Amino acid sequence: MHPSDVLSIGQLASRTGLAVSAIRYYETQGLVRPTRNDGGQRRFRRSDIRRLSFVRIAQQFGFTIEQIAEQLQLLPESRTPTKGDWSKISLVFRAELDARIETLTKLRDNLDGCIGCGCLSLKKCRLYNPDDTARRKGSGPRYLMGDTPESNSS
Amino acid sequence: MHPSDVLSIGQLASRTGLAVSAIRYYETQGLVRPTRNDGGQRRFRRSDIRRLSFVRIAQQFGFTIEQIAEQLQLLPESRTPTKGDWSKISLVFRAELDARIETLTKLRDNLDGCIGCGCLSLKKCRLYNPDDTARRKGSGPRYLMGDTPESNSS
DNA sequence: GTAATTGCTCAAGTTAACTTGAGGTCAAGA
DNA sequence: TCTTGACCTCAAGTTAACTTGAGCAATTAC
Repeated sequence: MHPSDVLSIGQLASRTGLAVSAIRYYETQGLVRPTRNDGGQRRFRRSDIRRLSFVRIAQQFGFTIEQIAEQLQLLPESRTPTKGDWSKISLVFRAELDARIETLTKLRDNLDGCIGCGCLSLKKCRLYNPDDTARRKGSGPRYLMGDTPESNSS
Repeated sequence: MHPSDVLSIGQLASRTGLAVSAIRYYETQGLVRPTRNDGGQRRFRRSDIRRLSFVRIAQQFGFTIEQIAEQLQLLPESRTPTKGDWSKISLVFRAELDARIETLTKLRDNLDGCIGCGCLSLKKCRLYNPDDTARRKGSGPRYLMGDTPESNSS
């Protein structure tokens, strides 16, 4: 076989389940930094499979490419990441995740108090924009549950 | 004051915290169906405040406009929704939510087994695309954790 | 009654995360 | 060697969920 310590973009694609075009895009975003061979074609390291798998998982959780890129900064560029490197980064990741799940759960429980219970007393609702679920920045409104204390509708 | 059983788009905007342009957009998506006055301006019902508040909350949870629209179909168009109407719809909503939280939690725990534990044995990982977190349809790859059984890297 | 505010429509712009296409190059096998 | 198939670049298209702007009409406030 070929020097199996490097992968072509097509091989990496089939190993990760990503589209070739997606991997090229990720390169522009700094998620991977392949080298080039003499013909100018990309050559990836085996450890890039893991890198991109991490990207896939993080996306499942609603992280943006930018956030994922930040996390990946924690991995060493020069050498192949070790167990310890991955453990460190996944701790950060896991903490974020826990926070996210907790927020989601809290929101759900609050919702029960607002609409779920049937009382519909929106005035009691204190669900103010937690702003940490997967929302775009720069868009979307500021508060939740429009009823303000002064208004007494039904 | 004015006939306070109807609201202009601006009033609705300040009551919900949404931008006027967002409300107009929601109308095009069928989330609200205001009437028009003689001058052609939109007139909303008070109950639309609640409708849009629901939209806001559902978005926080990562539901798409389309999914939210489906939920809102369950509300009666002709009359003002009652407690019972809202309770019914929020039950559906809540079930979806619970499922979502559960998936998220499972994913997290699985992740611990894959990367979090430090063993990095991706071959053992069975995190296959659950596809029910907030992903776009029509994009994104098919599987997770590229390592297939036949490959024995690291 | 008139100015300032609010509203209206419609087209085009925005962001994220990619995909698609055009036009051309590289590599591997028969 | 020659022919596929895999790659390359760069520009433009795509989707969701809105926003912005232009140009104009209706309301409201004084």
